[in-house]
Amino acid sequence: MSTPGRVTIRDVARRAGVSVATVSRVLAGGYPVLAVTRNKVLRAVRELDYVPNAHARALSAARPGAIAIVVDSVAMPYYAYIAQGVEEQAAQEGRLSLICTTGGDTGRELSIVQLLREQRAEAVILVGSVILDDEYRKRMTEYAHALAAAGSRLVLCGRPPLGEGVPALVVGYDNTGGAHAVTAHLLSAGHRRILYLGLRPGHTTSDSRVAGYRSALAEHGVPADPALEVEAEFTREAGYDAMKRRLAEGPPGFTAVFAGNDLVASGAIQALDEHGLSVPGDVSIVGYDDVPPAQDLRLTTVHLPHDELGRAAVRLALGRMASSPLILGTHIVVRGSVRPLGPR
Amino acid sequence: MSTPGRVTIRDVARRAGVSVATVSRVLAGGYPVLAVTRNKVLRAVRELDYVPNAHARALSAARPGAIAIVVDSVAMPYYAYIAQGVEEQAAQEGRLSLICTTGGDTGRELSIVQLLREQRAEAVILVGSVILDDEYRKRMTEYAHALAAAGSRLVLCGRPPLGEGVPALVVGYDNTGGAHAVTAHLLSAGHRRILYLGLRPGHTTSDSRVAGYRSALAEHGVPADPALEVEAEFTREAGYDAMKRRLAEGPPGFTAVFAGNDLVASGAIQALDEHGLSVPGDVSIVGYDDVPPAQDLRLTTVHLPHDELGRAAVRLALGRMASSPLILGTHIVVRGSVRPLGPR
DNA sequence: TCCAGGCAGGTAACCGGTTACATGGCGAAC
DNA sequence: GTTCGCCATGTAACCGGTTACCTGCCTGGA
Repeated sequence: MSTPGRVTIRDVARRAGVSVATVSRVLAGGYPVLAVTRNKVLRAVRELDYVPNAHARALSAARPGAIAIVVDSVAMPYYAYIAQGVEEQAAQEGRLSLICTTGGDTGRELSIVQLLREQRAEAVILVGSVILDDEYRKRMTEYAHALAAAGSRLVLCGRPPLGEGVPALVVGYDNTGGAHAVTAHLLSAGHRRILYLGLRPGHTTSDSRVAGYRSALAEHGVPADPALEVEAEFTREAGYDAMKRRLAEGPPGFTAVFAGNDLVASGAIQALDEHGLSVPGDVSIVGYDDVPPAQDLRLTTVHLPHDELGRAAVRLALGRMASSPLILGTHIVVRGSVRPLGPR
Repeated sequence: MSTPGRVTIRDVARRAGVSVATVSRVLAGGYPVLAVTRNKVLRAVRELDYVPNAHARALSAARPGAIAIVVDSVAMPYYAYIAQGVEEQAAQEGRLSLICTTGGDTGRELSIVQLLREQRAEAVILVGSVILDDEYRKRMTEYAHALAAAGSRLVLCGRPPLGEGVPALVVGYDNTGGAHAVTAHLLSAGHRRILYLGLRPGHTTSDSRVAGYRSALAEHGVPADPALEVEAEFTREAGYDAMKRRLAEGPPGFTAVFAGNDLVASGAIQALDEHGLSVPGDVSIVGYDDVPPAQDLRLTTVHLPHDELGRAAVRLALGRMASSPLILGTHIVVRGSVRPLGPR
């Protein structure tokens, strides 16, 4: 009690009048020990407030490591939901799971990965879209090799594969398909001037959504118009600002909006509202992700199986599934934010 | 490479032709080593893909432990925001932080606490309101002593203190004050029949909000009416269901709603909407917490400094602040969900 | 020329567990 | 009455680092 945390297995052994091996056996269980001896040990443990040291334990006996998920921020529902899936599957597999946040800071990401591999985490799951440049490729390849050297598996979620020799598993969504479907939904409601809000060149998630958007337009014979593709980060604030700026430039010139994700949609709706344009009365809008704001805003959006993604990442990491890269399907959720356009 | 994660400091020493002590010194830094020797060591490290074992390291050298925050679910914005504050402050203090989720399961909570104390976490931060019964008190007291015995600090967030001899720090919000203020806001807008949606007897957070609600009514000479206090858990679904049921029973009998938190408000608004009642046209509503749905719903609510709570918890745990229990203030955020009632 | 002192680097004890192997005691079988 | 063998328990090596202490060498001053 005077020096907390300093009670060792030897103290317990001395107090109980047995050897350290016996104490260890009593605590581990599954080993024949006389009831009398067991009780002496357990009493000593209680009296001394003994807590085994996990580091010492991990050092000698190889036990399953933890499963860690690394995300930008847990305050973004997209990440939170995936983390939840990871937690559930990890618990089911008898593993402990941890969530680590980087705040989008590469330096922090690096020190977290460093620490996780020193901890010999069983798996490290990196989530989130990124700008796919050489620097990124190089960094991920280094992570992959370093983690592999430490005996940890690396799973990338929602990120493109790294290439042949790199030891990294991959799982993601079919962004192009979802974007195609939701754009087609707007087109079949009669919309032709559809604003894409969320352009981010080089950004993998956005790029694949844009690709889906463009291919749907092309299929319906609607020419792509660069003026209808507007840049915006995937946050509420960015959606608001971008829409605000756009509306300030002059008449909208669009009847519908495809927002890069639900947060962007949420910001855009507020901007439209402040400009006196109602949804879906004046402007139809669809989002992407199907995270909480979507429900409150009655937003038609693309549902992503976040939970499933997290679970799949864990199963991949533990070798329960073979196929990587694994692409999960999505589907549209129709709520009330799209209004059919009458024939002109 | 053949047996991953099995490269030890002795392998590196052998390869570099030096002793283990030298390798350790090179890696630790801050010790005079000839440049030639250092380079030999660093080359060997690179060639062998050596990763120091964090457990072995922690075993010999006492270094700062991690700071862990334990919450029900990271998918609830309330928890996510607090976790974010913890992360930020921990990073600032040069500590790693981890988020662990229990899914509201006491068994999982227990095994997480168990693991964290074995890991010798520097601090364990438990967040969230609870049913305050003897079983809970006993469990927390046990955690507190067990963690103290392992040398970890325990911080309770948004939970009542445990009593004198129990080694636990406490930080929370002034729920009663916030509830009083927001109820007074409705009263001064002319509302007299105010439904409280979120009763949960024994539940500490709800209880203190109800207390603030009742005291505000009393101050304005409005008699408390048990029929206006409705039970609901603090989720969107519960808010929806409770309001749905209430409306099915007959005419509302209230002109305003004080929802236990923003999620409940969000559910209630949907139920009102489906019943043909608009907000704030027909019914005024206020929430609590000021988490994301509040902004989209233009909800008048009570802002909680989640970020500050997380930061305060870390500072308390690290002994940077003395005062515990620490109560953080709150303030109303007026948006558009309350309509003044004209005189009848 | 000899010795003190400083510095790079090695040796080995130690952190706190787990577990292979050794030991002693006792009952069963001969 | 031996001997065999099993069972409960003890002894000590080991996991992979850190670090106190020691050694050997080189330099500088008397």
